Amino acid sequence: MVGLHAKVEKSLRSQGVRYTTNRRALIEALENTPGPLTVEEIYRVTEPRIPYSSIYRDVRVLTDTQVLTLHHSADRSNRFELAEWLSGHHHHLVCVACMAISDISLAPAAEGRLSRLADSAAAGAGYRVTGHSLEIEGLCPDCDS
Amino acid sequence: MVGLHAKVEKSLRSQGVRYTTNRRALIEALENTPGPLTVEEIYRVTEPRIPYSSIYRDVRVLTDTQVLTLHHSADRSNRFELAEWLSGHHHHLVCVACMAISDISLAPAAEGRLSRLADSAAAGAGYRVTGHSLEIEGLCPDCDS
DNA sequence: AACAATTTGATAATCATTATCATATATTCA
DNA sequence: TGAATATATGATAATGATTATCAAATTGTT
Repeated sequence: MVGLHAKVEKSLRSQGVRYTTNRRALIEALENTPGPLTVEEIYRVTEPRIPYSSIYRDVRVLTDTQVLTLHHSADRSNRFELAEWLSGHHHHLVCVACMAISDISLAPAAEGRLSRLADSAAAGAGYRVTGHSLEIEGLCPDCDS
Repeated sequence: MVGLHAKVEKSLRSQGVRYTTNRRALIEALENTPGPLTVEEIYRVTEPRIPYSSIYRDVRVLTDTQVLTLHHSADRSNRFELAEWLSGHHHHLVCVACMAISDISLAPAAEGRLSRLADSAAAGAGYRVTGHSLEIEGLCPDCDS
């Protein structure tokens, strides 16, 4: 089993992009959280501090190189997370009260049903499906009590 | 069968908000398109022209009053659409090539499977589910040829 | 070591969005 | 109907998040 950083480095190298200390720190920050992070959250979590200009540049570079993906949350903020080829296919649980987002994986059987369902719905519209993503809204355990 | 505008007006009135000519024009613009629109697209589509300051204010008012909902597309733009209590429950098809978004409804049986699947996945995480939304990515008929 | 390429961080510029406010329009009620 | 009151409009300024710039630093290469 190859480690996350090795995978990222290999992918970046093949695209002529260096895997620097700053970029490694971003990946580590995202690796250690249950859901996507904003630029500001990355800024607060990394140690030592990385200037905003560098974080903005790096999340963009990492998104352009398919290492990260961008998500938008209901509070209108932009959040980044590891691309699925690094973190595994997953969906999102969004708390409608506190807006927290957490990753969730479906059981294989459920994932299979979801894929077939998406395929047949899209086929009706003439689309060739390349992926899907389910967002489940609800009250998280904290906000529900 | 009550018309769309009557529903919107009633809802807004009950919240002390007026259903003006500008706001009606926004609703009409959104009613006549297959997917969500950006502020700029609304600006171009409405006749006579409504200034940006008014469109921005109105989409915000209409979103705050639950008449519209905000969506984010992969090209990082914000798009507005009629809330589901006005347009009906639906999901989105996103073309990964041209970024167009169109609404899609699932067959009742498929929608039922999706709901159950979302419920049981979320239950495992202690969430109480209030809704769900599926985004299907693929190539639209135009981009696929 | 010398050279070339890329990255960094400070700062300035840009762009989408929101706030301000005087004027206009609609609603209420005496 | 006609004040009086409340809300909406549109021009403009202000804000905030993101991107661009560029000299200095770092990394990779001959």
